[in-house]
Amino acid sequence: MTNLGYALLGMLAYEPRTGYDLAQLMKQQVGYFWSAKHSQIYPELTRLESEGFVTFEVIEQQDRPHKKLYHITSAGLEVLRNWVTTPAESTPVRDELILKAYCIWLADPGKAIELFKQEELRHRQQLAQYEQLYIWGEENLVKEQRSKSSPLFGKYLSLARGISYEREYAEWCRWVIEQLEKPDFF
Amino acid sequence: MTNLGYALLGMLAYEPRTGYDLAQLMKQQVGYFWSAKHSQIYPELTRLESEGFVTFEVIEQQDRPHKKLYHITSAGLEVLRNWVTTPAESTPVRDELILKAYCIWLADPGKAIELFKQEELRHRQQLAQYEQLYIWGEENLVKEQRSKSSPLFGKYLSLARGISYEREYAEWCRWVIEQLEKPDFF
DNA sequence: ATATAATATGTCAATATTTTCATATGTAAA
DNA sequence: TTTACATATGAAAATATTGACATATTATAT
Repeated sequence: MTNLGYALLGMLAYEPRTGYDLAQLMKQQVGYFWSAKHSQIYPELTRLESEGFVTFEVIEQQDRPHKKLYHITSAGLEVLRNWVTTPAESTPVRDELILKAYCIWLADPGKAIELFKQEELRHRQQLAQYEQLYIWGEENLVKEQRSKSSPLFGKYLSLARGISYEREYAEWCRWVIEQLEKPDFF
Repeated sequence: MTNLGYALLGMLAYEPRTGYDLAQLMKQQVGYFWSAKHSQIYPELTRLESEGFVTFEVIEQQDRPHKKLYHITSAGLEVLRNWVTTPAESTPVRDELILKAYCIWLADPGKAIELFKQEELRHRQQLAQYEQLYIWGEENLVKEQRSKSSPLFGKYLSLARGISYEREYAEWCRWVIEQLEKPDFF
């Protein structure tokens, strides 16, 4: 099993979804911890199906093209459950903006400030979006007595990380801008 | 030019290094923003050399095998400088631990606590290492009047991010453990 | 003596991931 | 009316990345 496979199973464990849904989810709601393009997702779903970890039903629609709704099977739940608490290998990080920060001494400070202002905005917007999702999720988790076996519990934990990640990132951008605005001697 | 190419040029802009040095650096000091294995680094250096962005000199050693010390060229500095302030495409994130958190509702809370305790430790250790590097770097940057065109400036900015990233990560792990230790009803 | 680790560079096969092309439906905008 | 966009799935080519194999030197530990 690949990490992408576990990621898809993890999302399908919440509720049945189509390949398109999964791709959208990765672009929006879970992008802070996993992402993949549709061209990688569709073949992976086919593979998961051939191994019996998911099944699908074709849904005909009037307005739109037909779709394949994927469900996780008990075999899929089983492998997912086994994987969840095994030690994670730290996935390598590649962050272009921090690499740019590392090289910023070569750049014109004015242009650098522009770059980091754009990035700060991007992360603040993402932060606001995650905060909305979080508020909604927390209310519902309380209704379920904060059960650790409720699917909402996983969303709650990971979303909390998405929020603190985006906040930390935005604040670092702001701090970088401050450093760039300071005069060399002070 | 690839992102890996820029990463290598960025590191070589600080000082000449061997492929081995660059691989070590990615494993340790710059791992929070870029990483690559030696099997990817050596061919990329060859490519950079063929395009005139780096040159190398062979250094014979008594104790150890010979090595190739790579230097960035003025052409290399030029492309790097142009790239630094162009908008960054957000590099996709893939974080296995957060994915596991997302699926944690399927797991035994006791096992989950173990997992997050290990991860918290890992990030606290990395944090301590980065903090040491930061203290050293900051002292030296002050000596250079906090010049924004000093190579230390880039290290300072990026290392600050490494530190806040690891701290935020460790604190999230701690918070997750607290959530897992809470009784379902309270 | 022998094994292991660190230094040092490289190739090659296997995976993982992205980009591009292809197709189809219906809606909204220019 | 043609263009763009959102929904929906898929194949194929091109890149990026990892893991395994290969080799050589010296120091250190067993």
